[in-house]
Amino acid sequence: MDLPNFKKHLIEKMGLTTEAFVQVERYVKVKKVVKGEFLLKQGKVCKHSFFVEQGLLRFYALNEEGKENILQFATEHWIVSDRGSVYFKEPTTYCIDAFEDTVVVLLDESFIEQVSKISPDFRQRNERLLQNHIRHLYKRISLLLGASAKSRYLDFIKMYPDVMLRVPQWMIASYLGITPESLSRVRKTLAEENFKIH
Amino acid sequence: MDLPNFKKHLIEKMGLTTEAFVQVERYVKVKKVVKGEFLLKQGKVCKHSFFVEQGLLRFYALNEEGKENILQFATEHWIVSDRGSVYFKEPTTYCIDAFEDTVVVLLDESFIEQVSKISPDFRQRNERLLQNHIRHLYKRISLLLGASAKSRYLDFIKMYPDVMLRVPQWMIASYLGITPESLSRVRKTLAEENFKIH
DNA sequence: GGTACTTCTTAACATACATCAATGTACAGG
DNA sequence: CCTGTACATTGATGTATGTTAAGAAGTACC
Repeated sequence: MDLPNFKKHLIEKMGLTTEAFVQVERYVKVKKVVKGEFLLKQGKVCKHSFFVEQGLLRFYALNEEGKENILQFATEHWIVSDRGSVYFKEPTTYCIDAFEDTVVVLLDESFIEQVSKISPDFRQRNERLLQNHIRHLYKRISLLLGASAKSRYLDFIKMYPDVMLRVPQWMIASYLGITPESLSRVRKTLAEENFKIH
Repeated sequence: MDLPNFKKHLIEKMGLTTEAFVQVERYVKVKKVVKGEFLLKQGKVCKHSFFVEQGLLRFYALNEEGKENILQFATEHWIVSDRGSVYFKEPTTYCIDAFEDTVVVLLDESFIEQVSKISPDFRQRNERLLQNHIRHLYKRISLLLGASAKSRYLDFIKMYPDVMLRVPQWMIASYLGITPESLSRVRKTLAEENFKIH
């Protein structure tokens, strides 16, 4: 099983040498999931972080009425997980499933530990990734607190143009916290505005 | 300057020995801010994380119309920062100011590094804190995506009863992403419901 | 090629929440 | 004591978004 994206991530982004990567590659497990298959269901304890080698996952919560709220899409190079569940061994309240046939690399709880032994500054780089992740989450919260559906949508397509092309509109609506019908209206007004400008 | 809360945090939560704490205490700087004073303004690069020894800070974004959206309150034992700005040396888009006269411990970028040298498993514990923080942020996002103002308010007073008693209602409204008027009405309906039950 | 299924759009109507404006209440400073 | 200021409440009205329902367009399968 070839893992070009995982390799690229560890070498270019996390500073591993090629030799270090070979060691890591021997250590990790790979899993294939087909479209619709679950990697995590609410109530289970999350055992891994999932690095997306190829494909597209979604990470979502179910509210009281069973409606899905998409917290995160994950395409190639993304890592997704309920880290709290992994670290604290608590049942998760989230679900992760595949929206495309997907290949994931399974990173267990001791992954960071293990790689740090091989590549000393891995831990620090990982910490940076976490900080960056937190920053993104704050940005998302501030948009949810203070921006209209329209500007949240514009932000989304700017941030995740690839995702926009790969998932249906109703999933984007779920990510934005609105209904598919509302998103359809938002898109209509945007189209009309552009028409007027040109 | 005595720092009982900082001491408690590092020893009980982060596993430092008393001797290790003494070393750390020598290393950090302490700052006092009066009510209304800023620790961070948008456009500046954030240089520190702020541990709240005593007092109450708020961390907020300003949207296009200049409306404040409170991302986080920080009371005793909390750490608040635009970590992204610290790590990537980018100007922040957030503000932090004091809502009470506050004593903060300034933690600079190398703080984790330094303490890790003194106390070996500090890094790992810190990572756990970050994971936990991320989990809280996801929970907040899922509430903003899928829960009504009323249930977000109920969640807030359950999670942060201390904050509720120390800040005005309009700030809680800002944290919840609604107007003060709406929060007032939410409270009214809650009061009426309780009246009916008993 | 027809049938079923999913997605997107549109329209009519409903509702949660925002906005604007007025009033009430507490409290601080002169 | 009066007065100003900050905060909370309330009411009337507006608006963004939700709900329900129908139809259109695309695609998958028999």
